[in-house]
Amino acid sequence: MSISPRQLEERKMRQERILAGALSVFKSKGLDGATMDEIANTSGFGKATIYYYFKSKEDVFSAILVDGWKNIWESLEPVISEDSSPRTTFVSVLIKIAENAQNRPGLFEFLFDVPKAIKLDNQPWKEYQNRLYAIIQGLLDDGIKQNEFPQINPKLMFKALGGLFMGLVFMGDKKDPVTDKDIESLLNELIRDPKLNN
Amino acid sequence: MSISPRQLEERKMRQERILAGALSVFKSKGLDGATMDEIANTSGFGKATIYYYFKSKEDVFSAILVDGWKNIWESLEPVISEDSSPRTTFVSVLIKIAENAQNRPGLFEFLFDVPKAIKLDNQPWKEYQNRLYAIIQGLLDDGIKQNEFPQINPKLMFKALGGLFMGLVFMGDKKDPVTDKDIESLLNELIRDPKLNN
DNA sequence: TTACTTTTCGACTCATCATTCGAAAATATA
DNA sequence: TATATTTTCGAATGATGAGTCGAAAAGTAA
Repeated sequence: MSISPRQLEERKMRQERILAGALSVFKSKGLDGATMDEIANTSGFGKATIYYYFKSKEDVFSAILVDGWKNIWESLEPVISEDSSPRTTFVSVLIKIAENAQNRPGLFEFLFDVPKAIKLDNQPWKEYQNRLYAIIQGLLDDGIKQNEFPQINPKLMFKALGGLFMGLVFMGDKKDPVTDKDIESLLNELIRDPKLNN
Repeated sequence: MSISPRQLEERKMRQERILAGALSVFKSKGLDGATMDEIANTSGFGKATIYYYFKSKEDVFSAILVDGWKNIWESLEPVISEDSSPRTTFVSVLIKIAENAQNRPGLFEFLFDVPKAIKLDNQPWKEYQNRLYAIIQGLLDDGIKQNEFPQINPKLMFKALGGLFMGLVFMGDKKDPVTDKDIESLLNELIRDPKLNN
């Protein structure tokens, strides 16, 4: 007999506890500023115990991001494989991401914002990130071709909508979360569908 | 006799040389990743010499940002005090910033992008940054009130335009710089002036 | 209870810098 | 030229913090 299912589960819970503590430390201090001692204290373990569960500080950092992106991606897949017009799918994707972000606000801000400044050899989460960006860019490309969006350089459109979307999602206070309708109406207000002329 | 004007000027040039070297190091390694040794080598001085001109690594970092923002601000002031409609002034401000960015691309990307992740006690450049953001936000507020922009939450508009603008400016390759017309036409295409109905 | 595995941890090691020192070179001044 | 000031720098200093060690506690199984 080696390891019972319960043991495995407990182990995973401890890992998650560590990651939660680490997230809060990373968010306030950054990757370099965070110390393993502080992560250990915050998550309620001794320093050496952290190393029992993770190989290195960077490993902890990585795990947070990979975990987070994996979740996003799983919730996104059904929406993407839906077979609708680019603009419709686009809106659904944004709404789905916003939902995710609402569930774990601290995490998602981190996911999208923080890792820009980071210099690591392995950035396994980048793969998810790039895949998502590629999808969105593709939807914009197609949407513009099909005249569902204004005729603008798609890459620019991407940047603009990126800023807009981040603003929308991370601005929504906890009390006043962003609704599906918010996203849809904002997008329709700001980025007109040329085929409708209201 | 203490210090001749030429001496002062040379001193300033040496400081600038250091800042230029430091910028390139900070850009590739970040504030924490950069070492004084590397900054010294890159800028062609001995390490101790850097300390002759600057109090600390953070001081070097700060100086880069304060310098940069001071320049932006000086070039911006005349445009802002111009007395035109919010939308017009808004466009002029963006154009002026884009011009600045074109002159020293490396610097401006740093100015707008990097310091988000930084944790320093004194962030004197923040004052400039906030002043600029306040101006822009004010222009948007007024523009929306005067119905020169779509009726959208001004803070959201700010975020969206922020993303758009960054994309525009920092995307423009050196070969194919962004022109005034680019900015103006893009803005007019994407963000309609409700008073014109084309 | 006893033997075995998993988990926990504080103290230690070791490398990496930021910063300082003190002396020398270069330059200015008389 | 002789003296004073400014500039330069490599070598020490000291702090910090990532990662390791070895032992003990806690849990499991018989």
